[in-house]
Amino acid sequence: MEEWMPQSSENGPGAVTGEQENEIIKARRAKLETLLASGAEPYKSKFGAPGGLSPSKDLCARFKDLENGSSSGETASVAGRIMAIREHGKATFADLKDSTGKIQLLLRQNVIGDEAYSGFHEVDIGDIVGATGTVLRSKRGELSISIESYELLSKSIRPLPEKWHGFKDTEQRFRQRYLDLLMNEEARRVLDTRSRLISELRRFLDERGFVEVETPILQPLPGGAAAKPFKTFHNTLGMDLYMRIAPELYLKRLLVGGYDKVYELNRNFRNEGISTRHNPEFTMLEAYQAYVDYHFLMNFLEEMISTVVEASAGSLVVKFEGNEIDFSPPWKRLSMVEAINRFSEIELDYSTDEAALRRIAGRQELEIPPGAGRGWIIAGLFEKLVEGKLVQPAIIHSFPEEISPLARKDPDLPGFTERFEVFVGGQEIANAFSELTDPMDQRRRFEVQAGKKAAGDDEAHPLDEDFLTALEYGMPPAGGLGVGIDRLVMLATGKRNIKEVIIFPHMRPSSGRHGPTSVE
RNA sequence: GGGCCGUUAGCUCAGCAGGCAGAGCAGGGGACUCUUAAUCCCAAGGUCGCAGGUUCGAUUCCUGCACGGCCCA
Repeated sequence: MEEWMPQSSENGPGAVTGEQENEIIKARRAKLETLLASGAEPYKSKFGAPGGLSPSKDLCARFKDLENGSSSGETASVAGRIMAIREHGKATFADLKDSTGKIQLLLRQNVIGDEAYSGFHEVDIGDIVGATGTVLRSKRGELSISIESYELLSKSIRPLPEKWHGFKDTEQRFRQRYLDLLMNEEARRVLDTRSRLISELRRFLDERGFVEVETPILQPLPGGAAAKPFKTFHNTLGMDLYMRIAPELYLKRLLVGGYDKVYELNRNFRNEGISTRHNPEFTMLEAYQAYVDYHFLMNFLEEMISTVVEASAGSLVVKFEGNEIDFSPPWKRLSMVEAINRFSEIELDYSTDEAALRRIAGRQELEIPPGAGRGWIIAGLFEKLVEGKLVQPAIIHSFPEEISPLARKDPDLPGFTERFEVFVGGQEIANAFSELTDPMDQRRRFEVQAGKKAAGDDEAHPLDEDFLTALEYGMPPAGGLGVGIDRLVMLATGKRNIKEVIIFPHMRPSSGRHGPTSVE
């Protein structure tokens, strides 16, 4: 274990001794010393509840008809964190929070005896305690356990944030997510929604015969998307490796290998800035099905996304940035060129030539990188003029070939592909296309990308010879899709900052007084 | 990347036209056997994000930096 600890652990969160301690921590350490001196173990290995543990939520449900001021006569054991203590001389109330909710503990001197009663004085807010007693309802109507015995299971030596105003500092909530989860029900709600959404996705796919697979995160060539990778190094092999930016090319190799329906819930890594919409690692779903094309995937995605949103958010209609978004299918479907014509002042058709496009782009103050052609400009105009206006779910299809090096060409629309994306709340949340299975065409596309790379585009797709070899053995026709899970969870929970939906979002090392994550 | 805002006690926040830093909660001592933001009494708690500058004197004014939030690209 030790070898995994960072070098700076001496000054990290664990090293309370090394820090300038405030008064509260000193007082708690003193209590800890008192406990140790009396032979008590302040960090127990388990809680052996005689009849097993009762989750607080279950107790509340079971005894919901118990009358005020009356005892059930039944014994129960609970375990959790003490969140509040109210002393009343020879009686003390405490709130205990477990993973399902809260329940009140009632300690009375005449019930548990003088020694145990005064011993509870050593218990602080934040301590983890196990307790056994009789279930009753207090005169004021609070379901409580009249404690006959209790055990300190884990001593807390840091003060919890304040009970009433709570823990609000956004930065601190992300840096110390465990406190956020403890103090803010909303944090728990968001992350529970995320869990439910992901398990519903799995269920949806599993029910339809998809096989979940795991493909390499460390890749010799970072392909499947246009993005800058993280680079690392394998010591024994003596070679550079990249953290994957997408699993796409590996999943397609599995189609060559005879799988018909595969998916991966994959963490991707992109070496880009951090913002309210970007975390360097983020979660996607990629799924591939043989013998279907992008028309099939449009219906499939409508059904899948509306199903998991409804199951996790509890409704097909969600509130997001002041809008009500309705995920009920069918969704609006437009080609990218149609969308530009519909949502902006400009008029294009599928064959507008590059010179005309450049003039339009110039009027829209769209900066065109060197080497960009018609397709890039059309997509650039779409992003700038249309994307943000697509609040209700919309399918935008027929993407330019130039920006779609892995998608099958649309035989009826030269220069365009059988690719679409789903936009909701002004953001892209899914991308899908009929896969390019022709190895000769794929090689030409890679070569075009290599040209862009040589011209200085460091997000151009690398030429993957091993992938081409796989295609040369023959890949079945297939449709593939990718869904941005973090963004979908943002929509399902109404959060506008991606950090809210990622349990431990990436943060710069803190400076100054902000918390135990500071570095030297 | 640009603009605006924030950073003061463990937490939530006041304050300072430049002169020894304030509250509530949490924590410590005491009273109280049905409270739930319990109540009451007493005492304590600070690198005012960091570094410079102006000044007799800066937490306050100025500049830079760090971290975060919101908006824009």
